[in-house]
Amino acid sequence: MGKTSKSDLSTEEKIKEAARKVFTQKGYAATRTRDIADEAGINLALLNYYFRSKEKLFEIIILEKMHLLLGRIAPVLMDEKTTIEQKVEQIATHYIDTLMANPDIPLFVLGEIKTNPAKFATLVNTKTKIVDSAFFKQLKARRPDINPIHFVFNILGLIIFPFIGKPLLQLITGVKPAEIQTLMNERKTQIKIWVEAMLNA
Amino acid sequence: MGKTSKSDLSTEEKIKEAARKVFTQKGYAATRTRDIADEAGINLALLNYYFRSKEKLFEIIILEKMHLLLGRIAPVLMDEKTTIEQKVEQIATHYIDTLMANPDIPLFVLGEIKTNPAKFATLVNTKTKIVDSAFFKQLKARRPDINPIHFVFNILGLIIFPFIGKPLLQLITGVKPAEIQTLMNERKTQIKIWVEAMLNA
DNA sequence: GCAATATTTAATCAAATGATTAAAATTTTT
DNA sequence: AAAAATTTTAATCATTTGATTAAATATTGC
Repeated sequence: MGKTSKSDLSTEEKIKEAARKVFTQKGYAATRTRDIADEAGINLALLNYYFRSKEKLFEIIILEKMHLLLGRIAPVLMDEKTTIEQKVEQIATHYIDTLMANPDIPLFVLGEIKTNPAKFATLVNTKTKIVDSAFFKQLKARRPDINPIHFVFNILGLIIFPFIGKPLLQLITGVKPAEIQTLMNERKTQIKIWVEAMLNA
Repeated sequence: MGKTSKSDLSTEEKIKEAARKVFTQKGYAATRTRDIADEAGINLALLNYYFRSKEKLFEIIILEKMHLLLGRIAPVLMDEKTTIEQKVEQIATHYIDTLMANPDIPLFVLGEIKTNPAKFATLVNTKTKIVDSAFFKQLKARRPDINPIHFVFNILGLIIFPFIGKPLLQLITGVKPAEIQTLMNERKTQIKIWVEAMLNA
C-alpha cells in the first residue's frame, strides 16, 4: 500500500509532508493542490486518490497543527501540584521550543480558526474546560482583583506574539534572524520572571 | 466624476469601503473581486474600471491599514520629552481603541506582510529607524542588561495578541464578546502597570 | 511466472475567477 | 434640447484550479 522501502517516505507521507509545508506557509486559500503535488514530487491525481480532496487533506494538517499548538497546554494547566510559576515556565519553554521549530504555526492556526470558528468548536469543546482548571483557581486566589483571562492573554502574548510579529519587527528594526533566535531563547527564562512581576504588580 | 450627491458615498468610495471589509475579513487570496462588487452594490466590470485590477485595489487598502497600524507609533517613540511609562500608556490606549474599532487589522496586516515582506520593505524603510529612537535609548538606559527588542515584543504582544487570539480564547474559555470588550478596556490602564513591573523585574 | 491487486500517470472536465469589450444609460456641457 | 462626456452594465474571454477518468506501470500473492 505505497509503503516506504528504505531511505524515503511512503507516498502518502510525502504528500502530507508537502501539505504541511505549503498549507502552513501560504494558508488554505492561497494553496494550490498542484503546489503540494509538485512539492511532494508526485502527480496531482495521486493527491486526490489518497486524500479525496484539498479540503480533506487540509483538515488532517490543520488538526495536526492545532494539536501541536494546544495539545500540551491542558495537562499543564490542570495539574494541581505545580505552582503558577512552574506552569508558566513549563509552558514557555515548551512552546518556544516548539514554535522555533514550527514558526509558521501560530499565524496559520489562528488565521484558519478566524476563517471558520465553527469547524474547531467541536474539537476544542470535548476537552475539559480550561476555565475550571487548577491554573485558573490559582490565578483567582493570587489576584482576586484581576480577571484570570488577562493573564492567559499576557502569557500567550509574550510567548506567541514574537513569532507572529517577527516579519514586522524585522522590517521596522532591521533585526537579523540569528539575533531573533537568541532573543527567543532568552525569552524561555525571561517570560517566567516577567509574568511573576505582572502577578505582583 | 461619480461624486457623491447627498446621503451616499461616491461609487469609488463605495468600492473601497467594500474592499476594506472583504479584504480585511478574508485576506487577499480568499477574496473574490465579485464579493467586493456585490458588497459595494455595483457590477464587477466597474471595479476594474476604477481600480484596474484586484492587486491595485488591494495595495490601496493594505497600505491604508498598515498606516493605521503603524502610523502613530513612530512619533511617540521618537519623543525625547516623554518617559517610557508615558509612551507605553499613549501607545496602549491609542492602539486598543483603534483595534477595538478595527479588530481584523492585526491578523490581516501581519498575514500579508508575511506573504510578501519585500513589498513592505520600501514603505517602512523610508521612516527613521526605530532602533535609534528615544524609546530605545531610554530602554537601554533603564535595563542595560536586556535587549530593548524584548520590551517591544512584550508591549506589542500585550496590546495586539488579544485581538489575534480572541477566536481561540473564545473557543477554549467560552468567554463572551461583551466580556472581551470589558477586558480590552481594562487593558488600556493595566498594560502600563504590567510593563512597568516587567521593567523593574 | 502469472494473475490479481495496488500504484502512478497523462489527458481532460467543469466550475470559478480576474479581466475585457462594446453597447446602453446617465449626467454634464453648451 | 442636442451633443459630448461620463458612468454603468451584460455578455464574454482566457486562465486557473479542484477533481475525475481510463489507461499504463509496478507490486504482490500464489
